[in-house]
Amino acid sequence: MKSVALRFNFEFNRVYRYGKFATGRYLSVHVLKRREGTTQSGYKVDPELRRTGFCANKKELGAVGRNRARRLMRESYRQLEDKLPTGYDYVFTLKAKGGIPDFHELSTDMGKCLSRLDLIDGVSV
RNA sequence: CGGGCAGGCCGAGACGAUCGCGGGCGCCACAGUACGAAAGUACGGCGCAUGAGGAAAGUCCGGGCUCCACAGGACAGGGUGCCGGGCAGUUCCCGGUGAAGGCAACUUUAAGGAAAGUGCAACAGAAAAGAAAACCGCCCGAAAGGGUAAGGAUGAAAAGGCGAGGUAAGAGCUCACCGGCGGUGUGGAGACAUACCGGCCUUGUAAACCCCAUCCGGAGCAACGUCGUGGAAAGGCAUAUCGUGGUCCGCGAGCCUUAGGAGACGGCUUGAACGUAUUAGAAAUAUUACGUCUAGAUAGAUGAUCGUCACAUACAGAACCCGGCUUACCGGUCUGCACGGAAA
RNA sequence: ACCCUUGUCAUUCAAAGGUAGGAUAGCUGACUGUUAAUCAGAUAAUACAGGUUCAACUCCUGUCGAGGGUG
Repeated sequence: MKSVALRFNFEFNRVYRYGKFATGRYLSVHVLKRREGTTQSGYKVDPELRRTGFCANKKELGAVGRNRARRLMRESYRQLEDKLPTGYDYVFTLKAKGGIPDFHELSTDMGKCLSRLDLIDGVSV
């Protein structure tokens, strides 16, 4: 087990406020390196863990569209997961203007964003 | 054949391969982590079957379930409103009656009471509600004035309609028919239908107040129940122990209880369930028999790639659970009916 | 997921069954050497769809949108 989901609003806010971000054509990525001893529900978070959150705007997409967006982003993340460093919190947000993109376009877009943040080698994507 | 009417069924397009996700069951402890001497257990590994809808939606009704409140009655407030049946129950469903629309099939219908009472009916119009009223008209009259509701004019609506008699002119003033009201008879379970008789009969609005009949306690799974570490809260115990201190009080630590914020677990899926047959019924529906188990997540599980077929793929995602209603929707398909045309 | 409130000119408030009305902003004209202020004028709205009524912003029903609350 390498990844676990972000749960609470303050965790997302922490990533948005203190983390770095990059914006692509279809999505934006926020990343924060967790400090030592970060807790979740009273328990210490394993520093070898990656934590992720996948977001979509409720005003632009219905429940079906949001599920679709999360699935596409989760699948893209799954293929890139082993190359990403551990101990970080990631938040991916889909920009739904103009509809939900194709999987391949979304996947390459995610790779570009992550390489721009120097978290991944841009060559392999 | 054409354009219609009504009803039913299906609907993440289907199949295969590789990787991946949720809960369930079985096996494993071989690999990794933790506790263990080990066995084993948790996170795990492997395998198997399984995994969103007809509307899951809107939250408009009705329930189940949970907590709170509760002697009994009345008022207030709110819902419903033709008749009969169905249902756990309903603002639902089925059948019927009346009314409106359509050539028809058929559709729509909050459809009790206006003679219990109150209100309102703008503008226009003589008059908008006590059988009241006279602007034009008609008649009588020299005039003043009177008679008159047929006709005109106003209006959404003008005091039953229409024809004949009658008259100075007219008028239910009289009569036939029609409409309405009341009574009686007949048919029907009833709403009602129909026949006869009667007197001559004051509009609309109750989705205005109201009257009559009938029903209704409140909140909602973020309900509610159990547990609740570190740190923080309240009360008590004991100073027997430790720290501070020469000693006591005190303070801190300690022990117990309460409460319970974060959080965890339960509630969480077998139910007025579904399928097939049978019997009763005009139908909704009900009875009986057999069979089936069919998501339970907790930031929220169905995706990606490739191949073949089809190529148009809509609306759209369970969140405590059911029964209805309403709304959104690419299409496919089946059944029945009426009208028009053609042919026989 | 559940519960509640609300919808009228571009903005902000009225009208509560009978001609949708102000104020601000914008437009046109007048006044002025010019602008402001002032005066006059026109434009502009009942979220949408049905129903009740002679007549609906108002009453009833259903959609759509906006806002808020509950861990």
